[in-house]
Amino acid sequence: MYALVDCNSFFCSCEKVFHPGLQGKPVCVLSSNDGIIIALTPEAKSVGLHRGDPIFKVKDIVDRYKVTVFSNNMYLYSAMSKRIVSILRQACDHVENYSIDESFLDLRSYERNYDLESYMRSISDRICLWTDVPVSVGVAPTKTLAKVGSKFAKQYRGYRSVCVIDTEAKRRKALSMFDLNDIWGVGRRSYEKLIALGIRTPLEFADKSAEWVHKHFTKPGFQTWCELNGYPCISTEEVLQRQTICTSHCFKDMVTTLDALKASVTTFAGNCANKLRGQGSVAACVTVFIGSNPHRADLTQYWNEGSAKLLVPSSDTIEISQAAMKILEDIYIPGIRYKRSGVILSDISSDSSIQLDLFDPTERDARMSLFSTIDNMNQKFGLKTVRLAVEDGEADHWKSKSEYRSPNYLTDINDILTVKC
DNA sequence: TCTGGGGTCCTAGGACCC
DNA sequence: TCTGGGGTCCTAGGACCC
Repeated sequence: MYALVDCNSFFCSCEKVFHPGLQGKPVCVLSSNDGIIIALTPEAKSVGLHRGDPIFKVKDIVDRYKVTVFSNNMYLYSAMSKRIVSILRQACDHVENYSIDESFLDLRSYERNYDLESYMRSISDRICLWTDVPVSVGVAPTKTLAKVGSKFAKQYRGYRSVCVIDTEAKRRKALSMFDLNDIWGVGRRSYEKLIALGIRTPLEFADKSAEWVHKHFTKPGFQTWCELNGYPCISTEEVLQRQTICTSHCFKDMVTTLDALKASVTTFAGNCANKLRGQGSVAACVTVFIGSNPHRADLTQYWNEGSAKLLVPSSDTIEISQAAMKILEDIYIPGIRYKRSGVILSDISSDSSIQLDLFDPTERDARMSLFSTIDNMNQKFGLKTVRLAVEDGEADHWKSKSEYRSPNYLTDINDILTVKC
């Protein structure tokens, strides 16, 4: 059996931990640049807000129902996520940290000696007590069915946050009641296809023959079909190294100068290099992209990207930034009002087995120790305490908007909560 | 005026090899 | 008239996820 532990309205729950007055009130969290709603509580849904709504279009609802709005604060959410995962790791040997708010537990070695429902409920209670974040748990023979279970656990209070699908009758009942387009692995296209083929519920899909599934779908569709029938085919593995690392975002204002774009691209390159060093990797390919605002039909549109291979795979902020600057100069054209830029690192491998170059002029060991010192200082004294000067080369207007950001209560020494009693 | 930011896997088709 | 048969690797784009 597998369990899926899913945090309820995770980003909103994190904000509510530090704003206890918001219990039972409508709350939503915005995307970067305060653009659209990316997370919302059931109370916010009930007044007519949806995930994906541009905030400026629903301003009247937000005002009328006094919805509390937060800019997103990923440092805070990551720190909360780490705490929850560490509780799970204490309780289970095999935890796959699937996303910031979801983890799969492989319960195979617990089936014999534990009542899984009460065991998972005790874990869920502990997470709630220790972190104040409510979770929903699904337990089932496959990951796809465990996801179904967790949705039921979230939807119906009667489950007391744990829904177990462990019999054929429960599986059939759950699949007959579940929304087809909420099934993990069924996106918009497959949903439309299934509807066109006359399928209306997950159960009707699961009851089709293997031949029928092979005729209409390829590997991913077949896997979902197997999983719905209780045959696990998505294994539990911890992903240790990301294959691509990307940092990008929209600008608060439109940007026209090369200098401002340089400041943004260097910052993003540095950010990517940090993530890269954080997972003990190096990258061999740097990609930079820039673009105008596609929502402004009245302005000249432009989008371009360029890539460069590094002579030696690296996680060096300076080297990656320099490569990014060259690419940027190639793809930049004047006269465009830019709205976004980004940096992607790919061709990623472990930093323990780098193929060196005989004629490489860089002193790699010295640079590695420089950056490990910088990383330590930034960790101790705050992010960006030591940074490249070019990052400051321009005013702020390339940065993104975040007017409603809460403090970094858990990661910044200056933002630690003061309790008066 | 204002519309996110990350990721993964799979497939088909092209280019190339003998 | 008839024009092989077997591979690999890479890439772009699609579909999906949170």
